[in-house]
Amino acid sequence: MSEIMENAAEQQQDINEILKIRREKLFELQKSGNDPFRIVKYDVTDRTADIVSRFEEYDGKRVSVAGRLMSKRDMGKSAFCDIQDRDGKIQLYVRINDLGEEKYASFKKLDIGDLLGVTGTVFKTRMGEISIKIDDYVLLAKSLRPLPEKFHGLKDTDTRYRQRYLDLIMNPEVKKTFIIRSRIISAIRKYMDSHDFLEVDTPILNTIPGGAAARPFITHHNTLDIDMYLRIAPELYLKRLIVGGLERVYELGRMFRNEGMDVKHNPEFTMMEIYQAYTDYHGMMALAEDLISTVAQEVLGTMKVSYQGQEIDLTPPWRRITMQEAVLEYAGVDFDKIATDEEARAVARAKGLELEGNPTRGEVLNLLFEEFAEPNLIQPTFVLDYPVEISPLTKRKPDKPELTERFELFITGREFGNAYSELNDPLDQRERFLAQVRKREAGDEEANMMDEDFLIALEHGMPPTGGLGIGIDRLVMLLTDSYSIRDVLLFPTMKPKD
RNA sequence: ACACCAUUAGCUCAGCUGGUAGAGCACCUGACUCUUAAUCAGGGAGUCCAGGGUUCGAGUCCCUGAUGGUGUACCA
Repeated sequence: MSEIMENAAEQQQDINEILKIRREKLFELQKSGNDPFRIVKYDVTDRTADIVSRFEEYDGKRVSVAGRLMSKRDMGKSAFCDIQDRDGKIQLYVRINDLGEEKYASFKKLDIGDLLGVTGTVFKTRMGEISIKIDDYVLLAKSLRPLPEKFHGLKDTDTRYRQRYLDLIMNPEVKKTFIIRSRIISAIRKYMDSHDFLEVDTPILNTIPGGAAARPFITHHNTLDIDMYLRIAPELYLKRLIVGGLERVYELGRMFRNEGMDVKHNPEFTMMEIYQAYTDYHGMMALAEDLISTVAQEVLGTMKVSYQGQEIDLTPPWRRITMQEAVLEYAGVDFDKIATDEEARAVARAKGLELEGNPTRGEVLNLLFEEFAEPNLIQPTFVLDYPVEISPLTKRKPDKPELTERFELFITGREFGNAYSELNDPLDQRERFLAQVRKREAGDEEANMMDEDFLIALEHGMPPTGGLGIGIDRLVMLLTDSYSIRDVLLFPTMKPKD
């Protein structure tokens, strides 16, 4: 007996009966020279989903499929089982006459959860179930632990997130969600590539985290002996690439923000940012609605989706409204009649808002928007023209310098995208950074840091550029009708369990 | 950060005003060659999340903590 097997045998002392029995079955196989873990490959000819969906082609054909044994209905000298592979399952019909006595006896010892390769003939049972009548099988891996229950599946959210593989095995709709996630991301890349954008990778380890208002994660580089930050946004790097003449770039990747967690936020999440030279935020609006509606059509076959009981129509064109119009419509406050910060604050207090610090007119406008308008923006809506105070990287509107050429996209009352006519005036950009630095010194940990290197890049000249960021996880939530961001992340961030 | 809820067999869950822990599935043994939540007979299986307290006695009551969920707050 090998050392490994001896150690494993010793460990059996204090383990549960079911685990003990399964380990013993494995040892028996190993002793008789049938160690499943020595098998390195199996020639799969077909997938269960294809056999089931195109039965006419497969009827009577010999096939080899591989997958996990999910259930057994043993009737003595014959048995029915279900085997599950990548995107489906199929019934196996096993008879002692077809398999032979010895092989049939070993088949009966298999456990639910074992991984098998089977060969046989496709047919339909008297009850109409598409099945494979097998005449050979190979145990490809032994499962030493029982699966969750077949009927109720796995429900416990803690186990589902920590042991996602069990969730994927037991809950087909979970698997489907992650397949759709993958297809959405493929469709996005295909769209971007076909529109002449270049996919790029910029640093995740930053020395100055920038491009968004958020607290970063801090880490340390040993050799350089400096603290570094995980990126909160790729924006400032991507704009350097626009300066460098790449003209159309995008990056789709993981961002990290050291903030609260809830149904819409995970500390690491996926975002796409797009920069296109020689266009502005109107160009980004056209791109956003075309991209998202095209992806929905391609992945789901429709632009009309249902999210948590709400019908959402992604068919372009989408509604466009300025922030000021939205505040007038939903809060009943007309900012044309408000000139000063004091007036704005008084109006906000009259609407029942509690104000911290001394927000400016523009900040109050945003507060009223978030409080009264945002939750009402169920159908896709572009909200235009944000106050300059909260938009440090955005061009001002030529006719209204207190506002910027910025929009955010709202669907189901949630933010899905954020876009600007990018600020390319290096002198104005320096002033905006300085204003951020002052906020930072006043205790705002989310305010931007000064980035001299970025300013030098802008001083070399950046063309007028449109930029757009889209939250990929939220888009996947919308298109898969998922309530929580954790349901679209394979491994959501979890606290260690003691 | 705060509030509420949950945590009992591998899984899904019962367990009443405190009295020595239960079911179904899964597992083991046996029967059964078209079943499909297969069926039938028998059997084994527990750190009742952890730690304190009250009590003759705690899964149950009280306190503290852990993890998860939801909501609010904070926040892109």
